[in-house]
Amino acid sequence: MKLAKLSVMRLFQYKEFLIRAKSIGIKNLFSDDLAEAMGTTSTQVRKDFSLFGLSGNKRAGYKLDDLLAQLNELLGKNEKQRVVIVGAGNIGRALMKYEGFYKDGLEIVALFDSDPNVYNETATPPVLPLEHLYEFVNRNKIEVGVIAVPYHAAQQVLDIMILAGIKGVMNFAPIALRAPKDLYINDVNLKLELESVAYFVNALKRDRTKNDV
Amino acid sequence: MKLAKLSVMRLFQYKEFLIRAKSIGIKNLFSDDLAEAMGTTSTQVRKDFSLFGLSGNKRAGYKLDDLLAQLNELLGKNEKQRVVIVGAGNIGRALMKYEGFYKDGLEIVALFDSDPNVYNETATPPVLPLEHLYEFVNRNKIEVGVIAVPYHAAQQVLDIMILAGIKGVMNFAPIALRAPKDLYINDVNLKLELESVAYFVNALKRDRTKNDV
DNA sequence: GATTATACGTGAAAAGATTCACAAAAACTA
DNA sequence: TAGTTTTTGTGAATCTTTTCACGTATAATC
Ligand SMILES: NC(=O)c1ccc[n+]([C@@H]2O[C@H](COP(=O)([O-])OP(=O)(O)OC[C@H]3O[C@@H](n4cnc5c(N)ncnc54)[C@H](O)[C@@H]3O)[C@@H](O)[C@H]2O)c1
Ligand SMILES: NC(=O)c1ccc[n+]([C@@H]2O[C@H](COP(=O)([O-])OP(=O)(O)OC[C@H]3O[C@@H](n4cnc5c(N)ncnc54)[C@H](O)[C@@H]3O)[C@@H](O)[C@H]2O)c1
Repeated sequence: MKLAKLSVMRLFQYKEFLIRAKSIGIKNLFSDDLAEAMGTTSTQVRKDFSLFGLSGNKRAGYKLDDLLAQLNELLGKNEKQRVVIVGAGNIGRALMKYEGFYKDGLEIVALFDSDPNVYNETATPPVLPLEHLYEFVNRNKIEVGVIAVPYHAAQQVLDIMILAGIKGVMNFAPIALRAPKDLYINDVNLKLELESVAYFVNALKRDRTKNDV
Repeated sequence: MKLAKLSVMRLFQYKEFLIRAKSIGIKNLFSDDLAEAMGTTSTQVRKDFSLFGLSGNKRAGYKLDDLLAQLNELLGKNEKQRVVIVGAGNIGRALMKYEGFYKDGLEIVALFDSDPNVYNETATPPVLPLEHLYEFVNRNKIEVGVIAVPYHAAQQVLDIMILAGIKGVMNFAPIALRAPKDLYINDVNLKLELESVAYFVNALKRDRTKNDV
């Protein structure tokens, strides 16, 4: 199966928009409406749907409930996905406290850290010693993990995760992790994202100045 | 000038790696070394360099100091880039507390929020009332902003930012913002990133099961 | 100094993603 | 019911990014 990463990402966004639209009573919509809301084009929307076999009704567009049902089917979000976070620092805690995950099937079940000062075994989710990571993941058959530790600790954390049975990782540490290729790694480098904004602001400014001359 | 977003992002990463390499005493390296460290290929590295006119020495690779100097020139990181964050919640505070920005020229100069409970005008950086956003940005000629407010507040915050002179935004709110096209927007949707990990884990599992049969 | 081995630099090819262009289905109109 | 309008669905074309393939410069070796 082709992965079509970008299309999948957009499908999740369409779904999110549909849920909002549904909550304000909308029953039917067109690819144009989706495109408008998402900042893309109606062609893109239909192409994404086409790639995954999602269909609507010519001339009448899409019935919101049908489309949402098809998306839920495809994105498999009727089951909960349990997630562990390693690193209960700034990022780890920000994710932990975020309310928006649960309703979309993502449940942070535990955090792990190497610093005893942050342990909190009775909280929900609990913050546990790193030493428990392997056993916890293995016993609870967790498949998705988040790495939110400093870069020099990231590879060792990943190695434990892999041994324990993790199959996909969101990695915040700014380092290229080594892993077998059946592990899915999604690197999220926030400094890079911010730096690139700064870069393009300057690049565009240079451009503009040049054109003015 | 062509933007080549992905290449630019990688250039920042090369630079980060070079800084680390320098700190452990490395003086020369090959495109292979960079590729290895970054999880890419040497061809990709050289192509990126080629696109931006960075060059090394045939047979002898790159002199670290030279390459770093060329990168610094190109990425313009000899000047500080001042940044404001709107929304002093989970994400806003996580960014604020991150130590890694400063040394790469990113300085969080202030946060803004609409909730009086989080104001702290004497901290560094200060957390100020949203009402001060326009004046602060305008007076200090800030060009880069971060949106870390709930999605329903994001557009209104952006509108103020634009009026005040912001030219580039990193946006954490899960919504497509409307903006003139000379504004550079970098959407970072953390839920989406995590959801997609969960999706690909399941998709790959389905694949594997299918192939086993 | 001539030869050889190695790693760069870059056009050309391939792969991947987006946009175009239009046939066809469905709904509306009269 | 026939004709018209609107919007979908999708191959083909285009644009972007990555990978290939190889000529070339240069350090090392003899
Ligand atoms: N906070 C940000 O805005 C930001 C921005 C860019 C990148 N990052 C990256 O994200 C990652 C996390 O950043 P942060 O700001 O949350 O860091 P942090 O220092 O606040 O938290 C890191 C946590 O990891 C724990 N830890 C350290 N070694 C560990 C180990 N071996 N096993 C388990 N836990 C361990 C620490 O005790 C700490 O609680 C870092 O790699 C950082 O470079 C963060
Ligand atoms: N925390 C996460 O892990 C996470 C994950 C995915 C997406 N996000 C998104 O990132 C954004 C921020 O998330 P968060 O968890 O930090 O939220 P949060 O609720 O912790 O913080 C939001 C802050 O924005 C402030 N605020 C609200 N309206 C405002 C306004 N009009 N002007 C200025 N400030 C205002 C609130 O007072 C609060 O301090 C949200 O859009 C959220 O959907 C966060």
